[in-house]
Amino acid sequence: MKKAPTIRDVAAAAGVSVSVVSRVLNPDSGPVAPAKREQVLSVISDLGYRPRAAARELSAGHALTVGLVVTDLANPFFAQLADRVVWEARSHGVQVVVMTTQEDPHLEAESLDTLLDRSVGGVIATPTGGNIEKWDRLRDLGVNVVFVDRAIAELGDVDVVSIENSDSARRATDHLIALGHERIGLVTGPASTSTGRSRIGGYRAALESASIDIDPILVRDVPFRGDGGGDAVGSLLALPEPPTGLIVANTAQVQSSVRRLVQMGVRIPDDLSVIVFDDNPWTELTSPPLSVIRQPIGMLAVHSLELVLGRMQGRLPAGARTIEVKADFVPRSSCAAPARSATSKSATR
Amino acid sequence: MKKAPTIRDVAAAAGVSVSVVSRVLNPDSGPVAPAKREQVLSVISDLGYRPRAAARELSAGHALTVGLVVTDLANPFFAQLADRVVWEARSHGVQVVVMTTQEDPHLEAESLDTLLDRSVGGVIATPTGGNIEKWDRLRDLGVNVVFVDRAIAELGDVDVVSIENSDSARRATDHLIALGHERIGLVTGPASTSTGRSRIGGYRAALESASIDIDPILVRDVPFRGDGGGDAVGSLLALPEPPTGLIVANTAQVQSSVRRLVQMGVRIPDDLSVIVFDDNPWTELTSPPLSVIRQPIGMLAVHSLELVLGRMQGRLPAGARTIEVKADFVPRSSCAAPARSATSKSATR
DNA sequence: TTGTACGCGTTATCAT
DNA sequence: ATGATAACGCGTACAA
Repeated sequence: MKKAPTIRDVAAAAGVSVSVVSRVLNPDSGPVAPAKREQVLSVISDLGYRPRAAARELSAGHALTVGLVVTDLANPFFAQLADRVVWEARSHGVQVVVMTTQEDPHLEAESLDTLLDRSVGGVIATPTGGNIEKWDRLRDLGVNVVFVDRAIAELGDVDVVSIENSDSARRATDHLIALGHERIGLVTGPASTSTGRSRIGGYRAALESASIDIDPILVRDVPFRGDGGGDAVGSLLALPEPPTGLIVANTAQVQSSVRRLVQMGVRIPDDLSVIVFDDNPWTELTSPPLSVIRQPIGMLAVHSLELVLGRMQGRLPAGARTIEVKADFVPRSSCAAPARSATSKSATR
Repeated sequence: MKKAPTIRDVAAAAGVSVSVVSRVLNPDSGPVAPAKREQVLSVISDLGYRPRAAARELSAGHALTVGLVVTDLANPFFAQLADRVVWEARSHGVQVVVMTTQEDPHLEAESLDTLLDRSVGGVIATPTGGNIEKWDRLRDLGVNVVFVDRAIAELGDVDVVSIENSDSARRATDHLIALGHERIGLVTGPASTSTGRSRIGGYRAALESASIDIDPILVRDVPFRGDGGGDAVGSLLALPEPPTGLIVANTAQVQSSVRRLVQMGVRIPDDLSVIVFDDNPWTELTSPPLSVIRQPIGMLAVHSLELVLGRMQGRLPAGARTIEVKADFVPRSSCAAPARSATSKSATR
């Protein structure tokens, strides 16, 4: 087991001082005679020398690393987000340390501490909603924070990247309304999150525009973890007046919701029209293929990283930025006009 | 923007020397008077002091970090693997730096260099197959390497964790044979990988045991990236004598394969019996639900991390270890006896 | 039991 | 244009 060469080894082998080697490595830090530069470079590649990140960080005070804090990577949404963040980051020469919270503020707090220890230059996170003061402290210590997918109301002046939640939910609802649905179920994330609230808002706005009464019992905000989606779907369909249309707007609950529909033998779209918020390609492999609101995860990742890196390099004006990217509605075969018998009000017609 | 307190600040505030603080932090490194210990701890929590990882690493020579090198996180197999690795690692106080290779040896090489710079204590990787000398150098520099899911023949003396590839493929094949299938298509990973070879081996072994002739044209080894799966399926079904059963044993190709089947309107299991190697829950949401070989990804992750950490702490005997975990066969509704008209040999019966 | 002083590898400052 | 040297923050022999 050899020992990796240090900058001193290079300097010695090249017959120069460490300063010269350092300047060769960081061109902007000072001049080097072309001759020596070549010589040093040659020795570097000869010895296979590489600067140790730890030493750099110690000296610089911060690392060329960003933390990515998400619920868990088993959720395709976060998996794809992570994939793009890692990929995008690499092209900028920065590494990504991934941490998962399971939506538990306590684990989140731990993660933040750890990232602080590592002096990461920035953090991209889907916050649980807790740890307000911790997030503040992090920012106060010079760590650039970007929230993705969700925001925290109590925390102002933070960059946020998300999809147009309200608009997306509204478009999905509009689509069902246009088909003639009046009782539309909504399964979404906790109302304690900005995302959940916005989507409920979009849903209500669509119904109001169509002068359809809003029945609160049709709106179910379920936790991100667990399979509350399936249960919500079950209880919605067990209603005296069940919905004829369903929107699953919590990506973490799509699988359990669809599974429940399959188990119950619900015929789609005959018994129920369905639209889900999508991050997974399999939505077109079911029968029928599901109409989806497609989230542009790549865009979320790119913008998030753009913001963190921009801040890290100080090439961004002060003041929080909020970026909302548009989500596409992809119509497939899971939506149709409601069965007349199910539409109570027009049953007499 | 404040500055984080250092060990010196703590020492000063507590009226002791830095070494006392250090010993409080690392209990095994020396004795501390109970009184002072309490005092120091109180100051630490007061100031919110946390040791800087960079300084530790620099001094220790290696970081409490492991690198995870996989193809990409968009593949549910790797996403779940990463999820478990990150989770498992956290409980041991180690962080995970994720890097993706897109199956490109060049990108892999870059990743290894980067991980080397970071002095990671270990690397868990699904190797592309190239960079033999680079892997060797890494190990030579004291980085503990564990290959997961695949091995590299040219690289001996490396820990490997994988599923029982040969056995799994054999069981899937046996299942179809038992149903009466004689022409069974196999879509698997590149024959240049240990995984691909083993699965082909299991497939052949099953056929040989049943005295069924092996038709090489039924075996398609396709790259991990891209959607070669769909094309392979298309060409298999376009054969003069198409298979009546199909095994998709390359998880990266399952989606494109199934998509193609759906597009072609193939009736499962009437026209074709299908078994896929599974990492995604949606395989039971298709119609019919697919019979799968379920890979115990959690076990792969746990064992991999166990090995790396064990080596890092030097509490593992020398000598490479190979761990194979059993995969379950989960029968669902995508397999049936072949249609008699399709079975050429018994058509006369 | 406690404190001092040095090393870890790099960058930045300041002479030369 | 180059070189010596002092940080950066922590661990740790070694001395007291």
